[in-house]
Amino acid sequence: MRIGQLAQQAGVDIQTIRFYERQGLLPPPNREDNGYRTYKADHADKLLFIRRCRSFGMSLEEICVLHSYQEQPQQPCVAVNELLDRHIAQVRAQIASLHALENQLVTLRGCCDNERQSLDCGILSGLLGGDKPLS
Amino acid sequence: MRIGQLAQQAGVDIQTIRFYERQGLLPPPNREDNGYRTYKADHADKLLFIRRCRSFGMSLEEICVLHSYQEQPQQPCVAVNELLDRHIAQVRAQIASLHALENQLVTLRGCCDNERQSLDCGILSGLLGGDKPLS
DNA sequence: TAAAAACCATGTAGTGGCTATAGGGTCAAG
DNA sequence: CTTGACCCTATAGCCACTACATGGTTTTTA
Repeated sequence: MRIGQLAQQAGVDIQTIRFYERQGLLPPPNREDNGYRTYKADHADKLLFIRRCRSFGMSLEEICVLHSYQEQPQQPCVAVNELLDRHIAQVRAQIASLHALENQLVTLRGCCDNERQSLDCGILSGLLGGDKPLS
Repeated sequence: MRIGQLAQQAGVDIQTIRFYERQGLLPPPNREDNGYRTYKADHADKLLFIRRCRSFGMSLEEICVLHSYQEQPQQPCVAVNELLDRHIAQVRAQIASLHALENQLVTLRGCCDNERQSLDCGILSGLLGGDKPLS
């Protein structure tokens, strides 16, 4: 299988595959005589694994770590659980800070009723001096 | 006021100030004979405005736009309101997608009880093949 | 007064996770 | 024999900074 086929199969840009290879996430495949990369099912699996992890918002580094766990099938998988727990905690922290941000933005939005001149706009003045200190 | 003072006052890195200048967010200040930048209160205000907007998660481009509204005090401020509304919508969309992600992650986390070998880890196999298609 | 520390300048590269572009080589069909 | 589809490498761009290299200037201290 050549790179274009693999890309289409996985729903990924060709460049992305080469990028993953450069980053060490995908092992370098064999080459045809003309230099074209040739992939096997193994590569497709690994690529899907990466994309699946990415869809979970994991960084390439986290994926590397997970991948290394895969390659040690005898080891206990506590580490995998911990990585995931950390990741979940991260996501929850993000949600919390976005909620706080949302509240601040809504408050700020309440400072203007849409029918003024910029000069009197409560939003712009809220952004300027801040009667109410934020964060 | 020199750049270091301004930076300390605003709680910003010196490099960041120069960066904002290069990006056109801060007007180029006067220079002393030795080439050092000298700032006035005006600059400090603008810098704080930028930081305040940034703390609201606005992009530098959005800040540029807001800034241009500031400079037209006679114009109606509907545009400011709209920009903010769009921004709030963005934040809410982010929160929603993070919530969905959280659910998926928690489900995935439930696939392993911490006491297996990597080989049998439900998380790793969930990431590999996906009995349950996601997103 | 001289050395040391603190400040300032520019320019460049790195972060993450791609995406896009430039400038080629290879291969099959019409 | 030309067109088009595919492949290759290398490089730059995105965002908002941050850090580093290298060198000049000012201020403080011994």
